[in-house]
Amino acid sequence: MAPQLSIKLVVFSIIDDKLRVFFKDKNLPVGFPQKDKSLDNSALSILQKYIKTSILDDYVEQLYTISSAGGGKAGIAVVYYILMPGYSINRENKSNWIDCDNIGKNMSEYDVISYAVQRLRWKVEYTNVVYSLLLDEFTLSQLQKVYEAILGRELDKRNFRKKILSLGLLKSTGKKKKGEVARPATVFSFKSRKPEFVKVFS
Amino acid sequence: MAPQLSIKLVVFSIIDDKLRVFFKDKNLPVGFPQKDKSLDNSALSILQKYIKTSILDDYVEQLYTISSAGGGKAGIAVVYYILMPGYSINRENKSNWIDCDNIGKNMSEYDVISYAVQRLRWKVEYTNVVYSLLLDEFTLSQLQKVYEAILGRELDKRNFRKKILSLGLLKSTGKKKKGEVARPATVFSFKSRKPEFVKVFS
DNA sequence: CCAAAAGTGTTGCGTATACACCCATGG
DNA sequence: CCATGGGTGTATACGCAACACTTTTGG
Repeated sequence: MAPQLSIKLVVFSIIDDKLRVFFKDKNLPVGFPQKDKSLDNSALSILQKYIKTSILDDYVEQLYTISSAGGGKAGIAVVYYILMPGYSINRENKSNWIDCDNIGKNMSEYDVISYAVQRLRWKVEYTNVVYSLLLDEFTLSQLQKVYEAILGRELDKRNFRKKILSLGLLKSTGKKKKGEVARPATVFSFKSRKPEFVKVFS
Repeated sequence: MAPQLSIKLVVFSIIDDKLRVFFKDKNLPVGFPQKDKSLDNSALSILQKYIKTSILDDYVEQLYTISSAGGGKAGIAVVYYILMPGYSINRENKSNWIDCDNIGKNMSEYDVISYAVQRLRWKVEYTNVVYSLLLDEFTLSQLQKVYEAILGRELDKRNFRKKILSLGLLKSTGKKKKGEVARPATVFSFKSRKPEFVKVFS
């Protein structure tokens, strides 16, 4: 009897300036590999079953494969983590998104999520994949808040702008974000939305 | 029909100051998960089938799981990489250990090995797991050569010693390594041989 | 005494950090 | 005119890289 192989997803997004993970009925999304698809594509189609989104620009990466020698039959799960922009999510489903800071050690899947957060932190410090948590256009303050939510600490505005702009990853769209009771902010976008290695923070 | 799940190993060691990978009959070691064992332990027992070693202090980490939609039946392989000290290896089997610099793009498993080398580089830069490539006791020059073999570049002796000693990972054994026609070197060992995060190199 | 590897300090440079005020807009 | 968030510059500290000579040993 071959062990049952499943796919499990840790889906991250930034909503209301918090790093959140998607749960469905208190569980992470789970599914099975499909014969005619690669593992990565199977993960994507499981994602689509759980979360309706208009945008298909999410970042998908394997975390690891775990043999959960749990209760009944031996099971093996390939765990993925996925990044998607918060603004592309239906507001009605917001209660499914749990703030990572509120996931206690006694919650199921605590270990998996902690590890995923750790990997995510590393990823945003050493690559440009934050783009996958933002829509095409954004202000520097929005970008800074994304970093702060992931890293779990505040950043100095001036140093942040200096650093980010010096990396040359962004381009100004020329637009200004009006409509707020404040000075309008310059709107930026990423020059490239493909993963690259870049040292962003120490 | 559930897909067949296999385990594949990329075993690294430093022999003659070169980073090398173990091959058996031009293939990487392969095996299958065992029902009564975790994946990690299955990987370890496959390792023992291929390589007889007196020491069981190797570093084992999952690389990733790949669905090789290759020729016949769909197969899924969990790939591990393993680090073991060069001096614990039988000299007779040296021809099974291929210098990583000599693995061409057309060789089978080139992609897997490249990725494993990349992960290994990261790992030695940001953790203390080099210990797994060395025996308990070693000189600073030996340690430096291990780093040089993995990183693929030469390091300045003075800067290396300053950096490594400042990290506080090592302790002097008080011994001197005599027997060479040169000034005797201080013998060091790691304070801890458990994985920790430490920024070693930039 | 010679060859071989061990051991040892200083300086310059670039990057990271800390820090406070003025600006443009909508209400 | 006031509240809100956008935008800007400088001084200091720290870590990294470059670099050459003396010491100890075995043969």
